[in-house]
Amino acid sequence: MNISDAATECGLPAKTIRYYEDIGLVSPGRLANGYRDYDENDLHKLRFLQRARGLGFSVEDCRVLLSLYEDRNRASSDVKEIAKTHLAEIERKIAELQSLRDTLSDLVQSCHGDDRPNCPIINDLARKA
Amino acid sequence: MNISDAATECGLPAKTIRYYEDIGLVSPGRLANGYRDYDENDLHKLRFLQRARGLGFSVEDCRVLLSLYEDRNRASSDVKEIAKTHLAEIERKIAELQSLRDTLSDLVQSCHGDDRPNCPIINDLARKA
DNA sequence: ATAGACCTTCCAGCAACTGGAAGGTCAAGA
DNA sequence: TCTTGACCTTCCAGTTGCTGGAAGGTCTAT
Repeated sequence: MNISDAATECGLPAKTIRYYEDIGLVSPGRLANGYRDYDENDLHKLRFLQRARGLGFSVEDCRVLLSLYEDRNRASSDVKEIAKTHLAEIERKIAELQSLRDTLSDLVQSCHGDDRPNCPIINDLARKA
Repeated sequence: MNISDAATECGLPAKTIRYYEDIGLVSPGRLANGYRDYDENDLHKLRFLQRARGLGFSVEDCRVLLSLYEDRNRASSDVKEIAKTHLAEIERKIAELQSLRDTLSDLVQSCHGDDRPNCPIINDLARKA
C-alpha cells in the first residue's frame, strides 16, 4: 500500500507518516521504484501512533509505548506508569489553565470595552509584580 | 541598569530579555562598552511582558498589548477584544484537556499495572479507529 | 506524447525560547 | 600589575512535532 492510502487508513497526513519514518517509528518496505509500501503491521503501528498522539502522548512516549505494544512479554505496569505520568501532566496543565482562565475572566469582565483608554486589563498587566 | 539586574527586577531570564530585543519588543540604550542599559521605562515594559506572557498571551499578542499600553489614546475595547479571544482559546484548551484526562483516567484505572502483558491501555491504543 | 496525480528527497520555518561557544570588559584581591 | 571570576557581547544550534514548498522522478490514462 502506498503512502497516501496508508494516510487515509490511519488518519495521519502523509507528511507526518514520512516524519515518523525519519525518526525511526515506522519503517515500511520499499518497492522497486523507491515508493514506500505499507503492510498491515505498519498500518497497525501507524494507527497506534495516531491514537496515542491523539491522547496527547509525546512522540518519545509513543516510541516507548510502541515498543511495549510489540513486546509480548511486557509488564502492564510499564504501560500504566507512562500513562499515569502523562495523566498527571495533563492535570497539571488543566489546573494551570483554569487559574489563567479565572484571572483573565475577571479582567475581561472588569473592562468596559469602550473607546476610552482606561482599561483594567492593561492596568493589571502594568502593575508592579 | 545592566541586563542581569533587569532580569532580577522583571523576573525574566537575561536570555529571554535579549530575545525580546531581537524581535523588537524592548530595545534598551547601550553604554559605551556595548552593554545594554535598561531604564525605568524599559523595566516597565519588561514587567508588562512578564505578566502578559504569564497569562498565556502569545508574543504577538504581547506586541499589540504593549503598543496599546503605550498608546494614551487607546480604546479599551481593543484590549478587551484580545483578552476575550485569548480567554476563549484557553477555554477550548481546558475542554480538550479535560476530555483527554477523562479518557486517560479511565484507561489508567482499568489497567492492573502488574508484570503481566495484558493491558487495556495498549489494547485501546491498538484498537481499530 | 502529454497531462495530471502520484511519489521521492531535502531544506526552511513555525513558537518561544534555551544552551553553549568564543571572546570582550570590569572590579577586586595578591 | 596581574590575575581571577563574574559579568557582558554576538552568533549558532537545538528543542517539539510537524508543515509547506521546491525540484525532480514515476505512473496511468488519454
